[in-house]
Amino acid sequence: MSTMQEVAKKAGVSKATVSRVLSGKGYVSEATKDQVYKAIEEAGYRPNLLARNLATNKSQCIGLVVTNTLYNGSYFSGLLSQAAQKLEDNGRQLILVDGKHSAEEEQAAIQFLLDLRCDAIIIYPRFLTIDVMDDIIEQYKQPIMVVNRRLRKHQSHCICCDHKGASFNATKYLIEQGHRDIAFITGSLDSPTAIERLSGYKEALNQYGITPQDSLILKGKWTPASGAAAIELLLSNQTTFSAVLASNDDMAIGAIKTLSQTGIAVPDSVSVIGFDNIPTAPYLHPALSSVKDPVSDMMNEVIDRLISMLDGGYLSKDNLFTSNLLIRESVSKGPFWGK
Amino acid sequence: MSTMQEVAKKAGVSKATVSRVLSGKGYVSEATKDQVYKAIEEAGYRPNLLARNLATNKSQCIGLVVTNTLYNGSYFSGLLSQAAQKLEDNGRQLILVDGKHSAEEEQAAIQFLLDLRCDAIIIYPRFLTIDVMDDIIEQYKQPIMVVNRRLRKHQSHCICCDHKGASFNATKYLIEQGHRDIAFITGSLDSPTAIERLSGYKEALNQYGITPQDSLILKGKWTPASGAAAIELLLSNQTTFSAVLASNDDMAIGAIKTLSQTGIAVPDSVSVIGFDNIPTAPYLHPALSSVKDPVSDMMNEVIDRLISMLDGGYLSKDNLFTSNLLIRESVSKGPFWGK
DNA sequence: TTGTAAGCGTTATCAA
DNA sequence: TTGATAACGCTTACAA
Repeated sequence: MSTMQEVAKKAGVSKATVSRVLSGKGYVSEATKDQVYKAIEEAGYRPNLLARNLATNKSQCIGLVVTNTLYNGSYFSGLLSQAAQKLEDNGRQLILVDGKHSAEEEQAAIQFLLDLRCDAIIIYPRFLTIDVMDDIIEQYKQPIMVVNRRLRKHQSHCICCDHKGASFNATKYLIEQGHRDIAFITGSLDSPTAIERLSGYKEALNQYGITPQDSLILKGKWTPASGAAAIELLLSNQTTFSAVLASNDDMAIGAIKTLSQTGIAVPDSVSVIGFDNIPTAPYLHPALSSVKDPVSDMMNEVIDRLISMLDGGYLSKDNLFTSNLLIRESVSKGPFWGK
Repeated sequence: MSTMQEVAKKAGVSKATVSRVLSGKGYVSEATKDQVYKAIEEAGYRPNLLARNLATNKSQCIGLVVTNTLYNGSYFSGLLSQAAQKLEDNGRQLILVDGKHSAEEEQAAIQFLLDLRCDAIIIYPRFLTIDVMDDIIEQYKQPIMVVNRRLRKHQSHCICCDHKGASFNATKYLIEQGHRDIAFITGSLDSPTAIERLSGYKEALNQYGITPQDSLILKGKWTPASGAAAIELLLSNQTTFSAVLASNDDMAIGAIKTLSQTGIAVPDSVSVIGFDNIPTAPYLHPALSSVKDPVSDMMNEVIDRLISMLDGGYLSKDNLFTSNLLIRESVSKGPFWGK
């Protein structure tokens, strides 16, 4: 692969001039410009991004850390391409790094991106605690944004949404439909999102004078299989229920599958609602209703802020994000299908 | 961020020694090692990967080019995380770049990875023609592998599978079940995979003395919506059919949705088979049967070859891949569900 | 076992 | 309008 030096030689100019032509900065006569372009063409020259990044101390890359349990599924894929597109429109590249299955690995992923000298980092955390993230943000000068967690110290560096409220509303909706025995399938309980959704459910029940029943609260793991297992448990215990609220669509799908196989009509005998509203949701099962999760909105917001910060020059971190936590209220119920 | 120089100073040694400690190459006494480690700790030092990559002319990164229409969906996501994991187990990172919606953009994606000095590149092409790819492979010294296309010149640089045969077998299966009016929903016809699947269908019909009917061949676009539209067209034309073979699961799902809404029982009145066997397939619809697509096997194979090449040292490109095209015969039919 | 110094391919600051 | 030349932070002969 030819270097800038070779191009310079071919064009009969210096490296510096070639660099100027390429960057468009500084004055270069039209004549030499032409020569340089011709030389570039001839040499099949391509700039070495590593060298450029090293020299400029910029990479034009934004890192994203996500655990693969999240991006390995229909939930995250749309988000990903949307984020990548948005960044590219701004002349940047998205680098995705797997946060894997532990806080340590999530941290390692962040470190890797830092080591790569990414211009900024977006974290969609799964295991990392708020305190650790607050520390990390303090430690590095690269802007780091956290999605879907409420940080304590650096509130301007995070964006999250009201999972509890969304869950509350979904439960309320079911109650208003006349349901009183509403089963709830939780997500993995080491996830704040799962906790918030559970508490929204409980709060709604309480508010309507219904005592939450332990027997109606099933521990799931976000997977269709765990949703199916939850329903099986319910049935084998002969617990009465007329509605199911699952903490995500995947579990709702698993739940519906088991119900259908057992000959229980959805939604005629049992109503099922999930969360996240994954893109294929409308096709997944005619009886699945879902509460939208605004991750894609959040991601857009994060990228906007990041870009305006990076492009905006030397804004101080603390002043940049004047708006507070972005809370979105987002319960959009899909229709019950198939009647 | 502190540099190696600073660490060296702190430890009272030279940069070179620090480098040796870090890389584990060359002799360093235990005593100085300890000092260096202490200094690293104290300084909170982290190596600058850009600088290292520039110096070594290696990035430990493997690039993957995929069009977002592919990775934005349940089809590719599993594959992605699997590939990333496999590479990481080998101390490498996967960089995913969007091939977008045209041959030019796919080429640009490849260029970007080349410019980043990725150690190797994997292309899952959508628009790029075989000839262009053959040219590119010739042009660069980085190993470039192509998945799901049969190259002309550099057969050792590609891995593909027998879509036609799989489609043939699926059609044959339906015929053997007694179906004669089998509708076929194609994928986008600018895709070789779509063409191959269509020709497998036709060939099977011909072999069993059934003349392919134009009215039974519907043009789809890989999306659930286009699958649904295809069935609507069929119904509005009052074309007779007792089975549907859709060129991928997404379209099959769309097809099933329309059939169900119209009150046509699947699979009692109409059998539906899709392709690709996406992970959620078993949960998508009880009546969906699917033919497995071996992409994940192919991807594994590609990575294995790439790694063995990169690690193996100075093997010449031409001699490395002694095995020929990897053709996998892979028709694993799921059971018809729900009876 | 360690240090010196020459790269790696750019950018960017000065002079000219 | 251009050319030297010093960074950028690391690796790696080659010497010592």
